[in-house]
Amino acid sequence: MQSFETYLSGFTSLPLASMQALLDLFEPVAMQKGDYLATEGEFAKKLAFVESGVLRAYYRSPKGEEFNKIFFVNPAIVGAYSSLITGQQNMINIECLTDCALLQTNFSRILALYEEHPMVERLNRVIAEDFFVKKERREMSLVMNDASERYAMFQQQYPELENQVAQYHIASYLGITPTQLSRIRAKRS
Amino acid sequence: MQSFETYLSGFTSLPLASMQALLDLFEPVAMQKGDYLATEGEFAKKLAFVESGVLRAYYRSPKGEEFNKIFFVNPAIVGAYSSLITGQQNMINIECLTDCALLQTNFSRILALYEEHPMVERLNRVIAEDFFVKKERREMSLVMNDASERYAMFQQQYPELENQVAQYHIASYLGITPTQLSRIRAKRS
DNA sequence: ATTATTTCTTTACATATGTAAATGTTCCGG
DNA sequence: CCGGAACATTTACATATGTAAAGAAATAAT
Repeated sequence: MQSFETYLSGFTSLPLASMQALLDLFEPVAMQKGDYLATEGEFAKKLAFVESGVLRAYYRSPKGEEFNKIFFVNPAIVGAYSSLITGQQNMINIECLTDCALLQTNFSRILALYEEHPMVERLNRVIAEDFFVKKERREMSLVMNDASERYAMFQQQYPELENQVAQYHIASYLGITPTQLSRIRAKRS
Repeated sequence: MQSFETYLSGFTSLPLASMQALLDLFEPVAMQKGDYLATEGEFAKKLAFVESGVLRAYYRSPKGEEFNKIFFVNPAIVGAYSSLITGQQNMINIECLTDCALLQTNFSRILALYEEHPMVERLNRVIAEDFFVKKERREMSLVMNDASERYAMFQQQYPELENQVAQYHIASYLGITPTQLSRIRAKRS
């Protein structure tokens, strides 16, 4: 497992005091399979780091169909990011697919550090940009690659995940039905 | 046409001096159909506001196929955003599909305003967040809606565009072939 | 262990979309 | 005005994917 501190250090270097002040905001939380970190309609408050376990973020269409948007595994920051930064109503759901160990805080507590620790604000900006770039990549792959190629990319990106979550969750992430995923898998042997 | 100043004011209010300092950075540029504002491989520098005309941003796959990512019409900010903020090599191309009137600047000149005009930095953050949220919406629609629905959404979002750009550009934006777009259009009558 | 439930695969058929080629249309330069 | 080039539509066929239902396999509950 990669530690939160190591993960953060990968983005930009922080003064020791700032790093400590930031880490102090987070407390360990044990969540169970099926628990939610965020649900649509509310105003998001929590931000967390994934130490272990698997979570998924998903949209729901007006007809009630679920569409998996992304999976979270260590090391990753998880939260209803759009809602946190805009203050608007949250549109995504974040659910634990396994028992999870998180480090969690209230996003507003991070904002409160900006005055005293400007480098925390910079870290936040860098992370936001990283999110943006990753989102752009996913958008590209949704448009340029067919389901079979996206499946191969998924396997590369989340090597361990295939054995830990239901096939239909992976299918939903790929934008296809479980039936079609089965066919793609069958063709691979 | 919506003015740049009005457009910016919609995001967050700026002190008069800061707004003026920001606006002063931009100079009018007339571009012709076929001109490029950004090309893949380079390190992006320019940021611009669209006063009139139409531009497209597109990716290119390894095989050379083009995939339209987004169109820009007044009022909109246009630029190779990911490359500008990360300083990494640019991956998208931005081409004028018609003659265009832009207000253009070097992105680094905006960064240089941050010290003296902190509200300009905040404006930038708000704009970045807006980009993020819009990208999330597009990602949702790519996953949740079929081509016919996306076509209807396109018509709503860009009411004037259908008569101004080639059908195959619209098809590429929708993620389908011109053939399929023709069929969808035919079914509508 | 045995059953019940959930998940996965398979099958058959329907639909959406792609490819390639032919045909129509529009638009622009001479 | 004409002729060519770019663009749009249509056609025929191939492929990818969806839907629905059945069967198989894995997992959980008793």
